[in-house]
Amino acid sequence: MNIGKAAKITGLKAETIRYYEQIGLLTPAKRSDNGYRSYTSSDVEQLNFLQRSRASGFSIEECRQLLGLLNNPGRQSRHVKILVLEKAQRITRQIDELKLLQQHLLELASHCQANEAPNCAILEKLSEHSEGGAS
Amino acid sequence: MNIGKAAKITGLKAETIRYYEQIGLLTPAKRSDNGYRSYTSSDVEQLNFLQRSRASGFSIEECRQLLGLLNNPGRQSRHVKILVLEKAQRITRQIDELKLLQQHLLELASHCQANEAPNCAILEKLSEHSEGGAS
DNA sequence: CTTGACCTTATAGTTACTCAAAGGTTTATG
DNA sequence: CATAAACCTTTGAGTAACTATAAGGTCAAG
Repeated sequence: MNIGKAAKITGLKAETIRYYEQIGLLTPAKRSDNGYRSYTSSDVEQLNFLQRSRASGFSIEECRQLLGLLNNPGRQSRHVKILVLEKAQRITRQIDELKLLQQHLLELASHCQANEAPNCAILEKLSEHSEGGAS
Repeated sequence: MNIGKAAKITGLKAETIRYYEQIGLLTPAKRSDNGYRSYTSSDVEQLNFLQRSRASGFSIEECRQLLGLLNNPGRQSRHVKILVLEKAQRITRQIDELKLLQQHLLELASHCQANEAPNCAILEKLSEHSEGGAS
């Protein structure tokens, strides 16, 4: 099948598939006589795997590793689990950072009177001179 | 003062300051006779404001709006608060998405036996044929 | 035989910087 | 005074992961 159909089946865009090929995430698809990329059902499986992995939050480089494991019959499942749990930890950290930011923003907002006057505690906080008391 | 000192004071990198000028986030600094950028203490205040705004999670475009309000004596504080609360909402959404992802990853991982064998529930889930049962 | 839907490549744009190259200036040191 | 270190300048490329555009070739239908 051509790239358009493979795209429709996997939920990826044709451009994205070409991009994955370009960066070496996928082995280049075989070409038909007219030069069109031609995809087998096993190619489509790899594309599906990538679509799901990306949707699961893995970066391209992480997907490269996952794909490496998928295509390595000698893999050990514990290696896969490690990748996933490490990813989960990074996401936990990201969530924690966002929560801090969130608190900070609500803190800022809480002091603003939100009226028609120009004076605003938010702008003041963001402008604040950071003069550490010297001597 | 030169850019290096302004950078040190504000915690921004000199390159970042030049970048902000380049994209029009800052009005171009005045130049000394030798062509070096020269910063006044009021310039430094703007830089500080930007540093704090960025550290508070605002994007460059959001900073542009905040700076616009800061420099507009006719502003209304409620406009500022709206910006901040909308940002907080976007962050809430981001956190929720990450939590979902997190659950999904832990779900995936929970079925993997994590041993020396190659079969892995994670890879299976990510490869899964999405065959809707047709008649 | 032409229209429309495909496909191809190459290039630029997105976000927010960061780094490196190649060169001019200023300050410190001997 | 010479020169080396530490500044400053601009320009362009690199990062992540696409997305969109242009300019063009191919194919199926009417």
